[in-house]
Amino acid sequence: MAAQAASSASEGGSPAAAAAAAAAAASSFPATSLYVGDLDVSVQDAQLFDVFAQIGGVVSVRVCRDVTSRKSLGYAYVNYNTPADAARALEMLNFTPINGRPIRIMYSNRDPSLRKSGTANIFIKNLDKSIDNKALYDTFCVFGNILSCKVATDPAGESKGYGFVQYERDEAAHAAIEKLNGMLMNDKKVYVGPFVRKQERDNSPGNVKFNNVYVKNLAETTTEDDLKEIFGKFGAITSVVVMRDGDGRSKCFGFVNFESPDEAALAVQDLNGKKFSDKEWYVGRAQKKSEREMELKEKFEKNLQEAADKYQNTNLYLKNLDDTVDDEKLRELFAEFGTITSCKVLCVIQMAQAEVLDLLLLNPLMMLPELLLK
DNA sequence: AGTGAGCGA
Repeated sequence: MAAQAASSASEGGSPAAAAAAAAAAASSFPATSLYVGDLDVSVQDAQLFDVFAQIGGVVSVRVCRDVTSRKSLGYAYVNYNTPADAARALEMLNFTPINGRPIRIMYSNRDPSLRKSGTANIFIKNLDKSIDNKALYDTFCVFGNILSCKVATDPAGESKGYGFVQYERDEAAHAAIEKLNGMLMNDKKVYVGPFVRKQERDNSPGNVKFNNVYVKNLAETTTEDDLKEIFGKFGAITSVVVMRDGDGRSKCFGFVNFESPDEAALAVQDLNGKKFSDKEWYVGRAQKKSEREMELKEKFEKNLQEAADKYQNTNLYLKNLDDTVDDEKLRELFAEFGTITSCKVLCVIQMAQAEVLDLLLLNPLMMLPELLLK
């Protein structure tokens, strides 16, 4: 099947190659440049070259890496001499495992708008375990040009029974949903529907009921009466407050409690992102203090982990320094060993806990010495 | 039941 597709592609006749070439022409990127994603971090340029050079004349191969840690970012670019070779590589090598992990190939497209729009992106569940990437691709490609497609798998490579297909065009996605939702695939009735991010699903109207609305980025002059007037048109309000400091100055956020959750939801939907007195309001469901703290903690831990990964093995921690050692002296001492990206002698600072939390959210690395001591 | 990741450092 793949071989047949490849031979017709080399004659320039395969539907996928034609569609890809059309896509390339439409968005003016060369159809010789491939994006290769889902790479195992151990995959290197040379190995990738060996795989792709089997198909045709490879101009260049590059695994993208983090600037500081040089760790693989899990994707690469492969450039071919001719669009025909690139099309053939896409058809023949897509989903080929390298170092145990199936690669995912797409045409390179520097414009991220199609990818992030999530339009024409569909979700498939209740897939039989025997359905792999290729089978999914073959089933769904009849509706239009596929940009990206994959069956979710566990680390061992076993199907998790669901997957994703992103088409180039909305029409293709609609047709696939229309024709395949509820159909049998390998004797299992599959669900095919639009892809909806988990977060958007959780927040979908009616999913979570709430009465209390949080509003931030208020102008300093905005009062409870202003909020009453603006929020009041969505329904009956039981309480409204603008939070203030000891001197009565607005902290520029507040809460509006509605009698009905439906009206609270309406207010959020309508007012979030609107501008008042030149300030763009954030309006959303009010979280409990514990919820908010949990969210901040997760955010912080994620930032910290990212920073730690990025600077893994590049950051030195020195202690027991003499008082006379300053930034300059440290830099002189270490300069001969390589390029120094930053160099700092720290002192002990006492701060309120809330301020520390804010600071750390911005700059997780500040925390590292403390964490190491724990 | 389970709703990714993602573009040339």
